[in-house]
Amino acid sequence: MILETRHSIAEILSRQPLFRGLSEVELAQISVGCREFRVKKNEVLFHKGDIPEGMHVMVMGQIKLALPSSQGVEKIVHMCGPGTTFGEAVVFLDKPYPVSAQAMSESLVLLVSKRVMLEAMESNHMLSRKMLAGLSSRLHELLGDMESCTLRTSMQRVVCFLIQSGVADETPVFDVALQSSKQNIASQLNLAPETFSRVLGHLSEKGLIQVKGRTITVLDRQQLRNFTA
Amino acid sequence: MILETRHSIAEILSRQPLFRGLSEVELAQISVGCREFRVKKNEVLFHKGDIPEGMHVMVMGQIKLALPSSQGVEKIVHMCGPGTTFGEAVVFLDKPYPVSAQAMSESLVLLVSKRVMLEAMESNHMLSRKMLAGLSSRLHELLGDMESCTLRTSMQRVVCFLIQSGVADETPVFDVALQSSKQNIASQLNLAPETFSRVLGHLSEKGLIQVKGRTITVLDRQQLRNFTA
DNA sequence: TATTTACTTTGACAATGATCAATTTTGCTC
DNA sequence: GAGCAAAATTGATCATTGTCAAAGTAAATA
Repeated sequence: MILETRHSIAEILSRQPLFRGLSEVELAQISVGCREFRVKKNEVLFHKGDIPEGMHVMVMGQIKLALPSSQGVEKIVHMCGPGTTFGEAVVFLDKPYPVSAQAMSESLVLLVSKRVMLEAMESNHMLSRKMLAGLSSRLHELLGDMESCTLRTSMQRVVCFLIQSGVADETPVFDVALQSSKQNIASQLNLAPETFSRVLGHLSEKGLIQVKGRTITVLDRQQLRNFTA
Repeated sequence: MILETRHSIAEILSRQPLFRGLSEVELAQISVGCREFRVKKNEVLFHKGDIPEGMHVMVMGQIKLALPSSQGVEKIVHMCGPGTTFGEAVVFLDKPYPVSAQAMSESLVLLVSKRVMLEAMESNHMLSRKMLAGLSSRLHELLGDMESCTLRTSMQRVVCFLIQSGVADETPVFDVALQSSKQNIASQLNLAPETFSRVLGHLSEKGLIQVKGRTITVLDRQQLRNFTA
């Protein structure tokens, strides 16, 4: 029974980008240090300040990482989706979680113990490389968010968000499907929900976008980009 | 002559925390991939958007990492001091620099090429571990800054800054020696210099601190911590 | 030491974006 | 599909913080 479970965990791991390419032995060793968490919508996986046991691998669902504040407000720093990891940094630091994690939908998460991760990286340099690349990406992403929060107006932040959310090519018209509620997006952009709504309204009035529920259609990419007033 | 230089570079490297404990052979190999930069005060080492060649090691001086904005304003994200590294992330990503680097004082910096760093890490797992720890620390630090910028008022930011800059123990009275100009500190706290000045003025009025040039004396740690209005 | 330049402080004012409150819309459960 | 709860919108108001301008202070350079 337990073997069965471990086996399936190893199989799940093998399908995660981070662990792809590992040998069966390595996967088996890592799976021994795994715990499976099935969390329901709105359930909290850990709070800011909790003592971390390891790194998390998202198998299914959606989890938000947020900074809580005294008055119940919170700032969402990252949304985690399937195939990604979070809490990598705590493996290498002896510090409490700097953020809280809460499920936005029913999710399946694996917790890989610090020790097992460290051992696996010691014997497999490719894994180290991937962890380094992952941390580096998060760092750059966070710097981008910092830039957004500190140097841009609410309008500029929304415009940037829409442009970046679109396909990479230069088609002038494209759809942006919001992957969560508008209040969540607003929090990520460090805006009050009301402000986000108003900015979208303003852009609609100008004929630059069209909002229909959680789908925003950008009508003119170039004009939108040049629009900051 | 060149050998002499390489030799001295290897020696310099051996004194940097990141490379401490490496063998002479390893140090020699890394030093081959190093370039030495002596930059004068205010000189720009690289701009945001430049193509990175490797990671930087600060041997001497002080360098600021900042996000430039269109109107000449900038947001300082980090101050680098001797014995630290910066630009680690670019070794693992094929992306331009997300920040600019400018010397605040005459500085000596080593640039270690990506390739050499990657090779060194492949053969020395301890180096990988240190890089992972370094990136993790930066990530946590940046999250802390994010928290500051998004969830705290100007007053709270300054108070936090003073508390964190002080010695770790609980002595009620302590000095904070600003390691750079007040406008720089203000930029790091995401405040206009004028606002920073006013907040310090307000705290002085209340008898919680005493400002004398670049030295701020905290007169009552506990009272300062509890002061948010 | 003189002189210029950069930094800091102070005041008056403006504006961006938050908050509060009320309404409408959407989505979910039974 | 009815009823309820959560989310989104809209309007009015307010507070915090940034901007501009001027004066004062410190520091760097000749």
